[in-house]
Amino acid sequence: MKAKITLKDIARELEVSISTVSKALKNSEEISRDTKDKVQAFAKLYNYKPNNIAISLKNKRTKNIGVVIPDIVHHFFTTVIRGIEKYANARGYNVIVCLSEESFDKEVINMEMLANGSIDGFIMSLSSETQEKSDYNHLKEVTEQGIPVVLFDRITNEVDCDKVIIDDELGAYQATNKFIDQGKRKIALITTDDYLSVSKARTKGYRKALEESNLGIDESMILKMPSMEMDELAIKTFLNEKEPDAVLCVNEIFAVYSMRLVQEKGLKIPEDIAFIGFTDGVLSKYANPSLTVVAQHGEKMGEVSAKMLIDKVESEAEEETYQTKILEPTLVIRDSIAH
Amino acid sequence: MKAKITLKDIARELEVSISTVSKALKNSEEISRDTKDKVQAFAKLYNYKPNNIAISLKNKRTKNIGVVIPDIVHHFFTTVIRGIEKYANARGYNVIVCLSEESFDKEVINMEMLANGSIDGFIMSLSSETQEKSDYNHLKEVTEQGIPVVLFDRITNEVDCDKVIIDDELGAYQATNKFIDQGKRKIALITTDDYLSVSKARTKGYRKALEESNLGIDESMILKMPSMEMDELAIKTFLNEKEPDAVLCVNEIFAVYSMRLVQEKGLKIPEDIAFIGFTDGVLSKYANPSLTVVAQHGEKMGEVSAKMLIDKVESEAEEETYQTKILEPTLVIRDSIAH
DNA sequence: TATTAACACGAAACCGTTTTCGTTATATTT
DNA sequence: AAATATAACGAAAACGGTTTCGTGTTAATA
Repeated sequence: MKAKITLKDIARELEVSISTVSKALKNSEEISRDTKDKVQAFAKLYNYKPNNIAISLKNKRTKNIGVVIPDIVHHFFTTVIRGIEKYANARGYNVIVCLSEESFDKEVINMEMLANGSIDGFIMSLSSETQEKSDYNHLKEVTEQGIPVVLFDRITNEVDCDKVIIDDELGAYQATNKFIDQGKRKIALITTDDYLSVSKARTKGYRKALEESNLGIDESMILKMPSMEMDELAIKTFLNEKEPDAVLCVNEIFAVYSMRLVQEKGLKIPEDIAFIGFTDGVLSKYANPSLTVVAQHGEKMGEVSAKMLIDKVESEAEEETYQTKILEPTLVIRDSIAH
Repeated sequence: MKAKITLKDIARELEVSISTVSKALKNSEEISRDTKDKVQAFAKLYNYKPNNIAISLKNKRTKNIGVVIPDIVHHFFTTVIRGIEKYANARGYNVIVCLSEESFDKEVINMEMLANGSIDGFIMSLSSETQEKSDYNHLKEVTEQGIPVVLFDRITNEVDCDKVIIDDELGAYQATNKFIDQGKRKIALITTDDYLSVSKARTKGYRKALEESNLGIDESMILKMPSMEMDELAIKTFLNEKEPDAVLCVNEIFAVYSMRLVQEKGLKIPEDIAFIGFTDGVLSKYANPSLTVVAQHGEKMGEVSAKMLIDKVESEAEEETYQTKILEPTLVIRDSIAH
């Protein structure tokens, strides 16, 4: 086992000072060609690599970014991470992932852990519990310490920081209009409680489209689930009672499960009943029939978030200006609607 | 913006030395009750938290573990990460995730970046390119430096380190036997090239079951895809030509896609043709019909890997003994086979 | 020849902790 | 009263780098 070599080791071996070694390795003008050659050759031979921790301590920059998300076993978040990771890596940053598991306490603990020097900034999406409680003190504390934060997807207006979202309202609006254009009359919405910022926006878009049409809104055609968890019975009862001819779902699981239910009843998709979901994951692509979805472009979102964060981290200026980037959703047409 | 407070700040304010502050905060016996109270109160008031980086430098322990995996937009890896994250977090560790994207070079670069002090150990699953090249020098270098490594799922025997796998051979063997017991005669296998350790093991289990039966092996019933990527045409041609009455697939996407193909041809699942896949993801659960799979227990795998790694990191002893944990797969019975 | 500039390098501070090893009072023992 | 023990604290080294500011030597200039 050969341990890592340090500047001190090189200095001792070559009988020069540590500062000389450091400068020589940085090709400083101060050091003679001879000495530089000697030091660099030695360093290469013994595969010297500076210790990241020591550099972090000195520079007060870790080149790490903290990502705090509710869940990782979820296609959307997973694509966002990929986007963050790719972009961050290209700029020399590493990504520390922490899961809040939809818990407020875990979110707080994770942030506190990372905020003590481990990272240069946060990229996060709020846990449902946090959105439910509307308690954002942990975020405020962090920003007050001067640590940049970028919020994505599940955001709040109560914290001053950069934000990245997709236009969920527009996505739902377009999807609903698609149904209307295709002559659907009984358009249902399966969503979750409004405290989730995304569900709220999507419901708004759905309402807007219906209001603008001559159909109007039938409140009973909206099923609000208490959480993101599947409640199979609730969906079954709802579909049986309401008999919609089109269903917009705020995620793909609700949609795919619903599709199976109506197929078992002998209904034809999309003739008798059409479906559109949110999140363009594997499920939508390989469902039978394949599911039309409002794509959220998670990877793009991750990239944009990472860029915003790193730009802020590396900008010397202490601007107090924050921006909110709104990405356009796109409708990915598949076999669950007519086309 | 109130910046973080340091020991030095407290010392200056209270007119004591830094050492006294440090000891007081650790409730050292050396320090008088009075001083301790004063220091602790002050620290609490200003919300003092020690700087992780400084502690890491001092202790030569970062409390970070590096996870290097080929892909994150993949249900199995995602569950493994969750398992790692949960366990590691409970023991006070953070998880740095790096994606190799199946590329040898990225795997090497990521490891080198992290190996310079950023992490206490690695948990990783090899990229397909690495397994194809059989070049493990980057792993050997890291272990030689005394950094513990745990390999999971996609492993190699050429590196001395701890390993965690599921018994892929057994899983495939049991699945194939299930088909045989149910009277299936033309049992196909859709897999990938053998350089992927898992595919190799699964193929072995499939062969073993067939050899032990009176069916024997028909090499033409094995479709080897060059990579994990879907080749829709290859699968279509294969199924049309071979007309199997049972298909074992090394992942769920191959299986779900195949199911759709045969359904379009009017075949009944599972009566005419039955399917079993690997990886118990959302796709399997919500497919129509739902897919019977060999569950890989990714989360458990993550937990076990994290435990092995952290135990090694925290053990003072420099044992050179490595173990390989083999987890049992389980067959999750769903509607794609008779039951 | 005295002065100055350029060169090549080292000492030391610093980042924020921890920890060992003094050191100074005061209290206790003989 | 002298010796010793104890309590309470501080100085300084260490972790592994970077960087500022000397400093000594030689070469160029006046």
